[in-house]
Formats: sequence, structure tokens, C-alpha cells
Amino acid sequence: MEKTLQPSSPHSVLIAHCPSRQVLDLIADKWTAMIFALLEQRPTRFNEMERAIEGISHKMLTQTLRSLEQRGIVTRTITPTIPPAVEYALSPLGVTLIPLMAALRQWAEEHMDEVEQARQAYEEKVI
Amino acid sequence: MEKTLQPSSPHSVLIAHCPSRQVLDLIADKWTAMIFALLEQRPTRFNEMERAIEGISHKMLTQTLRSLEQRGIVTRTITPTIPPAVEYALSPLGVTLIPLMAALRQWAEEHMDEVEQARQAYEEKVI
DNA sequence: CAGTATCCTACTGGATACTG
DNA sequence: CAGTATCCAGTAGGATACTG
Repeated sequence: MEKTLQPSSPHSVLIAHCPSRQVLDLIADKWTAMIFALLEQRPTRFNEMERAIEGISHKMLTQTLRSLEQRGIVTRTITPTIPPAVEYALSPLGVTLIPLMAALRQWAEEHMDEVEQARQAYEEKVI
Repeated sequence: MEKTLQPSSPHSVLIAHCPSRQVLDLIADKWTAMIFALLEQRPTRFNEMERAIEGISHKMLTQTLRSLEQRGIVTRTITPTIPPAVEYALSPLGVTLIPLMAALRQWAEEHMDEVEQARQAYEEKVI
């Protein structure tokens, strides 16, 4: 025998596109989770969201909402009064994300303290 | 009565820190999901991961692994042979993320085509 | 009210070269 | 083998000003 010791089986495929990666691209930017947290409660208008989300800039709110609309996660409804009223809400597709976001929240509540402990333990090891 | 029409109740709190946001900070960077997909199968060595993940740079693999180690998601085990062998694996905390990543994958498989359709519908509306 | 448009900075991440 | 160090381009996102 030329090889007596077999290496572990190679990972059979190159990992190029990960399905979970695609979902993360949808929801993992800086503001989407917070926008989602609002819309999960009820439809909300632009300026109200801007007031409710601490630190968000005008530009990023527009940009993130437009992106979510493009991807079918939120709907945008214009009431052509003067001044116009624009209401954002979760689309049916957006609603299917609710359990996922809930799972993220739950993991955070159960485990983020462990992450924090690990961070501190690592610090001490390095210093 | 001074107000006959009540506005919707204001969102009671400013949204500043979203728990789901914190988890996303852990797992949503460019490479973590793919690294996770490997380590979920079995512990893997540095160079093997570099070969398995298409397009990752040397620097980003080091950097992402170091970050995951700091946060307690992966463990790093050095066998001091020459040359040294370094094996990465999911920590117990990392293992608790498996169902979450699975949920992300499942949502992707069930709904990413709807996202794609929405994107195309939006294009046509704009043009 | 609900947006665009522009400018500008800081960070992310790729390429490349060197090391125990 | 498994890193670190440096340099550099592209982009994300904040501040600000203007508009239907």
C-alpha cells in the first residue's frame, strides 16, 4: 500500500454560493433588522420610522427601504394627499421572515452573554 | 373633544440596539456562512478551508477565523509538529448556531425565487 | 411629508510579499 | 503549514442641501 494513513475525506465541493449567505444579504445590513422590528408591529410611515430608529440617516432609511421594496420584503403605499403620506408594511413574503427574525432574537437572548464572556476570556489570554 | 381622530400609537421605544442585529454581526460577514458550512461537517485545517472556499483570500480566512475564535464560535487547536497543524472546529457555542443556520438555508430554499421574481417585477415597473 | 443629489470619510477586503 | 504585514482600490454610509 502506498498510503497507510488516509487523510480525512476532502470536502467534496467548492463552496461558492451558500444559501444562508443569500438570506443574510437580504437582512444583515446595518438597518434592516431595526426597520423590520418596527414593521413587524404595524405599518409605519417614513418620518415616524426616522424618529423611531436612533441614529439612522435620512439617506440610509430611503436606501434600505427601497432595497427591501425591490426584493419584495416590504410594500410601499402612497396616499396622494398634500403633503403625500407614504406607508411601509411587511409584504406576505416579508411576513415569512418573522419566525426567522424571532429565532435570531431568541439565540441572542440565550447566548450573547456567552459571546461576551468569550471575548473577555480572549482578551485576558492575549494580554 | 379636541382630537376626534387618534393617530396610531407611537412606537413606544427608540430602537437603538436590536438583539437580532447582534447575532447578524456575528454571522453575516462575507465569509462566515461558508466557513460555518464546512465546520458543520467536520473540523478542518486552515489550508484545506482555503482550498474549499472559492474566492476567499488568505487574509480574510485568517481574519474571519480569528474573529470567530474571539467570539467563542470556533476553537483553534494547534498540534506543534513541524510544520504545525492547526485545526478549526465548532465550539459548543458554535454548535448552538447550527439550527439557526439551517433555518436560514431553509428560508432561502423556500423563498429566494420569490425574491428574484420581485426583483424582476421591480425592474419592469421602473423601465 | 417624503423624498433626491452631492460630497466626503472611514472601513472592508483583495493582492502581494515576508516569516517561524 | 499557517500565518503576519503592508499597500491600495472600492464601497458603505454620514452630513448637508435641495425639491415636488
